[in-house]
Amino acid sequence: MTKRHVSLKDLATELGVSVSTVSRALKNHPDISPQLTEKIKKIASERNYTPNPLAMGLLRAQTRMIGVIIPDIVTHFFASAISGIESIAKEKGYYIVISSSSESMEKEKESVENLIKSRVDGIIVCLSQETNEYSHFQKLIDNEFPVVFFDRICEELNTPSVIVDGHKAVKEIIRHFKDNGCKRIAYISGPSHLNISKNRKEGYIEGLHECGLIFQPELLVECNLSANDASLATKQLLNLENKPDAIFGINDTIAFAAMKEIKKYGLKIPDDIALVGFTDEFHSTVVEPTLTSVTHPTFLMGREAARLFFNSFEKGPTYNEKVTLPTELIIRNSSVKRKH
Amino acid sequence: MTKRHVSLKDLATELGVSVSTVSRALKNHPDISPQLTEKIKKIASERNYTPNPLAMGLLRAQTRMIGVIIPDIVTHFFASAISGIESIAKEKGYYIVISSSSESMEKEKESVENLIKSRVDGIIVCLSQETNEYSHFQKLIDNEFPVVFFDRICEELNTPSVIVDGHKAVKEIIRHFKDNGCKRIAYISGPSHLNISKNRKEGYIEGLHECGLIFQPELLVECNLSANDASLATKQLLNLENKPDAIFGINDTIAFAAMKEIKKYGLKIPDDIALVGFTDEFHSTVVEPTLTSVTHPTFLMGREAARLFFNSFEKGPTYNEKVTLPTELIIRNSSVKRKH
DNA sequence: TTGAAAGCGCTAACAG
DNA sequence: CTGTTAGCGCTTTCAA
Repeated sequence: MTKRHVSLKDLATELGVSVSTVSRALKNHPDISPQLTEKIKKIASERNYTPNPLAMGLLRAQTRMIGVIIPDIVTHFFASAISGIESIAKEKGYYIVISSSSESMEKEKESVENLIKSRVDGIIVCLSQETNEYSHFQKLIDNEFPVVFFDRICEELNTPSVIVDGHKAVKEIIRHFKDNGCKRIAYISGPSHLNISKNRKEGYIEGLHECGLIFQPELLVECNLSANDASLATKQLLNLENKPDAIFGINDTIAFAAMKEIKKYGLKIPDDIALVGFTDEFHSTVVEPTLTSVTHPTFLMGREAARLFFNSFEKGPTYNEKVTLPTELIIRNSSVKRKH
Repeated sequence: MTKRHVSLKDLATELGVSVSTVSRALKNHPDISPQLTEKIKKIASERNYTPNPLAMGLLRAQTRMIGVIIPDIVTHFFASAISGIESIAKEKGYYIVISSSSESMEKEKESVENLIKSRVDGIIVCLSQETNEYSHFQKLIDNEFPVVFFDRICEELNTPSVIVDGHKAVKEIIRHFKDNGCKRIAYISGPSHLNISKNRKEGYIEGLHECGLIFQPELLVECNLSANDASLATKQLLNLENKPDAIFGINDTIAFAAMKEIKKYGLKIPDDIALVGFTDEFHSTVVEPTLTSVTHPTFLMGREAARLFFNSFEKGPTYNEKVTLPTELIIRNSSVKRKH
């Protein structure tokens, strides 16, 4: 491309005025005569002038770009959150730059570094499942660099965050299982250092308690959030002498994997084993039986995260709002037993 | 954040040398004495110096950012393609900026404009399903601005592109249906102006012909690629006096929707109606029956698109490689009739 | 009412 | 071997 963009200088020489005059005219500076302003604006639009963001960025020391670090982009939940972030970034005239951590803490650290190198104005992050050490974020926060967490957050860090009320959601699930006659309710959790695992586990235990059920350690298994590992975890549960009659997966991916495994064992869902997931992806309604799940307001979560981000710009480094979004249990066929 | 990044100037004053000396030392210019170079590098790394990409961008008139325009980000196929693009962009030290068209031509045009405004070095795009007019890309190509298409491409435009061999893939599907005793094979297509619709339709008609079946216009229905519209299209087929005994959906989303609808009608898959999709999303193996589908090398497609993009940098505006990727039919339960 | 000049961070001639 | 200067595109004092 020969001469890609026209600059103020181009316009200035064409009009025989100075660059500063053009600059001023374009932003309606009162000092410039209305006629000149008019004339300048006219040819600016004719020549498709658009300000060079690089130059502006240099000047203002900001890029109007937000770094977004997520475990991966192909999982519906993350994609949807990104979509939410993008929607409000767009309104504000910001761009987002996405960087996947691939669920690896090492790559997450790299992402942070690269994003900083590219001078993003701040970052919005959902932690990798491996992340159990937060110095790479602590450093930024200490430097008053805007950091917002969503979903998988670090609770100790003094920075805005958005989460979902997993505690309450799981209690609802347990109640629902109980209402359907389940007595041995298993929970396939994620890595125990993750806040989502912790919250949901608390909800699990408290829920059992409230339903007069006792917590059986062998019914709480952990997996690394991959479908494969979830299958293993499910097998472990199904090989129990005293099998569970209900399984709750920490997300829908886990629940889908569990579903496959249960079918492989020749057990019936929901009659032999009731099943509930979390996140409510589109496919919950396609699988057989349709999957009962907790709706996770994914898009909204992204929007909230972005909102907090822009707030932290305005309100400064002391700003530290924590948002908790509600969930809703959507009951489908996988958890409603016909006889009990 | 007080003083976010150190500059060459900072280092220069600290060391009592000039900026250019620092600049040169950092890139191992032979003119600078080894000792000085060593010393400069040492404190540069101590101070965490990283070059300011804005300044570099201004100078070189390039941002090292690639604009990526996709219909949406939550569909697995697009997310996966982005992932592929990102993987090779990263290798080259480029960032990608994603912009969704939401399947709207209007928004696609906006995306192009915004991306150009933000001075990306080129764009990689998968057309919105509405796009039937290409002036917004033509303009860029005329200006020798790098544009690469993937999957949903404009065949007339003289620019690199990556597609999948839909023609061949569909012929394989028809053959497979035939082998399973199907005689009335329906095809739920997308908007007819899309290249993917056209290719697959050709494959459909040719495939029927090769199998000694005749093309029945009522068995070819179009939908707008949404699950909703696909349900409608399916209904239309199921309401036919002479129902189809096989349905092929242009992608898995369509196939899933068709599956729901067929079940609702109380028909059995595959025995009453065999079903095949396209793209092979993860959930193909979770639905019941498991969905026969064509694997679409989504990640690879993104990588190829990115590769072509960088090629077009090196080889200049005449470069116009067209890549066609192979597919593979993965046979599962939705298409294998037990009796025929 | 308009222009000149400096500076954001960096590189690349051009001088010494 | 190292420093000076100009310039990428823009805004913003300071002068006129």
